[in-house]
Amino acid sequence: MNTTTVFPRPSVTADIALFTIRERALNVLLIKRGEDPFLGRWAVPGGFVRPEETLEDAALRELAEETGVSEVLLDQLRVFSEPKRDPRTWVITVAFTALVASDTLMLRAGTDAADASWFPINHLPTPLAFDHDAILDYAVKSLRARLAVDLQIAAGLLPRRFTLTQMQEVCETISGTALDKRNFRKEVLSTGSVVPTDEEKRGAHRPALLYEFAPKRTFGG
Amino acid sequence: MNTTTVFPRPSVTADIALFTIRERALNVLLIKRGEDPFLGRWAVPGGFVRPEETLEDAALRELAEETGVSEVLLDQLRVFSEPKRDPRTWVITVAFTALVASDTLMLRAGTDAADASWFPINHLPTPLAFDHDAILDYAVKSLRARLAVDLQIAAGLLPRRFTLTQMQEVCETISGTALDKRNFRKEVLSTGSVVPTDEEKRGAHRPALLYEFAPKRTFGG
DNA sequence: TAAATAGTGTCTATAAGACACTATTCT
DNA sequence: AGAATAGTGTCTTATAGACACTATTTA
Repeated sequence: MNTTTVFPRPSVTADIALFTIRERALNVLLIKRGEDPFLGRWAVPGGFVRPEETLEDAALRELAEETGVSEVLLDQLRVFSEPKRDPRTWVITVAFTALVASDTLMLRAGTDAADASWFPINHLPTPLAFDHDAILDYAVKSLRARLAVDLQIAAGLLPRRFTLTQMQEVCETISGTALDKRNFRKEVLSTGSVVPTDEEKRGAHRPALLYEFAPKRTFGG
Repeated sequence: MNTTTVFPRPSVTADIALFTIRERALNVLLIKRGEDPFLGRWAVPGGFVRPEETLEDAALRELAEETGVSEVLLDQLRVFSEPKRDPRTWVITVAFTALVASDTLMLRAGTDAADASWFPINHLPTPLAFDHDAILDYAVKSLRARLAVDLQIAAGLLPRRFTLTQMQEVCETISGTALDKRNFRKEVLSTGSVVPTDEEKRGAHRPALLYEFAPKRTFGG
């Protein structure tokens, strides 16, 4: 490594694929660009990282600024660094996925975004700005792969307390397959990571017990 | 997003945790720093990304420059972006893991590295430069986790053709557990991703059939 | 013929998957 | 009483793990 000064520096952004479940479909939040390049096209929220913060900080800050969403579960996906991914200049982006429960969302278009809206991932307003089609494609595959390994991923898409039927619907929506009710419950409860509460959800039918996730452990960080 | 120009830009590096198996232990390649900061400390190879390349390109180029190694299997780990991780200035790094077969390596200290050497991961010359202790810790955990899911990860640490005993030793070394020979062979061969060749390895004992990996598929990229 | 490593099968225990009815509440 | 959703167990099949001996080559 030589000294820093002789090397050109890229701009670095954090981009966030924010997912939720709406009407039994996996949805992603997009923002209509209010400026060039790609004026008028839809893009995932994101923005430039600042010298005093990490990229995770930047992702959370941009999400809050552009969408008003703050209670999210963030995961770093990977870096997208094709030199020409931004037509103007050299911009490297670090992509994140973020999950929110459908009932905790309150959208708010930020000052630098013309509009913000949810789109089912099967009905995206393609082509998106920059390489965001590729970012979303990667994000969805990654989300499915992680859910297949660990049902606890669904935690991010559920309210703090939820019924097992709600959790099953989330898992079915993401994986795109129907699950057996008894086997699903057996599996979820056997791990001990989902525990019953003393609360129930009532409706015009038999009340359902509410469950919540036991504190979580992940590797690394 | 506002225009690019008003935002300060970080330097961006690619750092590579290059692993191999030596004497039945997982080893990582380190380079002794020939300049400040951390002059004289050991660090993983890496360097600044250039405007005309991706970070994967940069990782491969730096590996080749600093170590002479070129036939590697690269995986993006994650970004390390603590603002103070480099004491001089703002440097974000994208960490990679890379795997090489122990017989394909030919080390060569680069012009900007005083020395290059393999270290067993249990005997690292800590503290390493920058946050490289944390990077290696993360890299090792990630490698173990990926191997537990997919034995094919071992491909990167084996020569093109190998005996099943060699492959078993690699898996045992990384996971740190002893494996049953018959069960291991049953599992490896059942997937169809490891196939026999018509070649064998001879010694002062019964010859062993050589195997190779069938072409690989990964998600995303 | 001894030393060294390769190669091979069965049995058991556990996990995963298919499958259908009863229970409770509200209107 | 009917509509709506919650909740519950068994059997079968597939997978994973424990376990020990024979085979082939070279020196």
